Amino acid sequence: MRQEKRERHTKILTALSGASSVRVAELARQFGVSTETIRRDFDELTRGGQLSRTYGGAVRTLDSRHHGEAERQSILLAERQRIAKATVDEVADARILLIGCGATAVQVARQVAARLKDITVVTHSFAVAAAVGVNHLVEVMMIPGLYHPAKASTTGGHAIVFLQSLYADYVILGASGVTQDGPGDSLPEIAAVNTAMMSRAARCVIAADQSKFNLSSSTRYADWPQVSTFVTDAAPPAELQKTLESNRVKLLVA
Amino acid sequence: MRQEKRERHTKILTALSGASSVRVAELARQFGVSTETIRRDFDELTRGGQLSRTYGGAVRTLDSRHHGEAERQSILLAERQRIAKATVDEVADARILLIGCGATAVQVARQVAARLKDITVVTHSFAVAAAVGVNHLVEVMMIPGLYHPAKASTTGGHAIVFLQSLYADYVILGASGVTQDGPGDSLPEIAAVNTAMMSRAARCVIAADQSKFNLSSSTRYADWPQVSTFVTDAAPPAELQKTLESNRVKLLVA
DNA sequence: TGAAAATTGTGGAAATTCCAACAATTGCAT
DNA sequence: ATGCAATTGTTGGAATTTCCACAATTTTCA
Repeated sequence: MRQEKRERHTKILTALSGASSVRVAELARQFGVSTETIRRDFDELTRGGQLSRTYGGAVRTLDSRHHGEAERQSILLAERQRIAKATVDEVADARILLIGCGATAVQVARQVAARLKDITVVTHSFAVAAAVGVNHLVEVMMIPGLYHPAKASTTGGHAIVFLQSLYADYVILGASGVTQDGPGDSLPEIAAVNTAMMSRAARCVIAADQSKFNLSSSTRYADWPQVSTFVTDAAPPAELQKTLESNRVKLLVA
Repeated sequence: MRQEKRERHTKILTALSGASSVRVAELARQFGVSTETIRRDFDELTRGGQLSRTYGGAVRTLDSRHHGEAERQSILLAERQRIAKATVDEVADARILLIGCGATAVQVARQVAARLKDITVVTHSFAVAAAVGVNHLVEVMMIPGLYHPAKASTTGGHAIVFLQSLYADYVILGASGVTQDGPGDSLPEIAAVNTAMMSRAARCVIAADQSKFNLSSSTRYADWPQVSTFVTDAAPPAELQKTLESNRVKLLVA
């Protein structure tokens, strides 16, 4: 049965929520499958961003709930905040704002909550909704869809259909990789929603820190001609910068 | 020098806060010491409870504070869990399940994630979505709408319109008050969504602990004839029990 | 200073994991 | 039914880790 693989996957995740790490050999014995199968399961779940491998096993990827993540992100927190401020400056005249998901998007959401009012924010990210929600002068609209655990956001057909029926002044999106071809996300489901968002907004702002430069291990969700502004925290590589210019993308280095 | 060991220990912990796992060989190379030394460092830090070993490396021990937080959410946790278990028993044959918001609903969501599969859960609560989302065999559909900060859930016209277009086998709702007139919620926006949910499900299960009995400071969102089952943790007052009987509401005391 | 204690390095055998290629099996569609 | 694609098992060799005993070095303190 094809179902068995998915069952194993959830069992792995379940085991991982009860222990800080699991081992290939242990799970293979426990599930009655070969170690290679577990190894392959790990590969898939790694691609999905749900766990990360160790030698001989795997550990849960730290989601936002975990303390360590906050610490890890705090390394880039200052950069993200600078990026977020510049981004919000750029869209300060918006009345309807689409915001994607990701750590940078959350910082943008915080800035929006702190500085804007009389505005409607539409998002598919739980974290963004919660961050903007603290300001009662900002209306937050949640996009429907299938819940995506790795990113705590909604995806899929419902999300895309919902987006078709609305208009926004700006869309602000993060990226897990930015190449000369365009910005991308590691998860195809998220990339699809991003694409749909872009089609509904008059202008598009991409916000990503320098660590994303030339990271292509991701699904591209837009081409540069569709992007109005790219906000980052350091000068991009020459070729990328050239591509931006030739596509008339406004570059903001915060 | 004795200092070097402690330095290494802090460096190990630092490295561990920047990555989800570290490897013996890697650290040995990085610190310029033998792998045995790193191994012994790991042993000590493990005894101190600061990390836990994996084959070939180590990971940070999960912060028990985080787990405790959700548990500490209420003294009524045990009761809520009993109620949740009985509730899930009641809807175990469902293929599409609507779940409302609130602390009890979250416990139900946990039970669903732990025990059911091949099912679709539709909800407007962030917490419920996150709780069910850990099980990848359960599809979680998020309802759109205006974000309601107090309950971390969606409300309003978009939510209600969205609900009109779907069908569910069961709807499970909490309540902030349960009177002879019916279950109610303290927030009108939530009550409206609850009402809409009820109209789309074949059967309705209300789950509420005894502290909600005869609490009428709320907006009633349903009449008893619409309710199939009422799950609670103690025998309700005589009059309420009588009302349930006369409306053929199945009473479950967990 | 000198000896005990703590710390670290070394070396080799045993156990474990990884990887890649290939075979067997299962589910699904034409 | 037949063929294709996806999933899983198997195998063997290379690479890595572990474990243990013992030696070398440094620290402590009497």
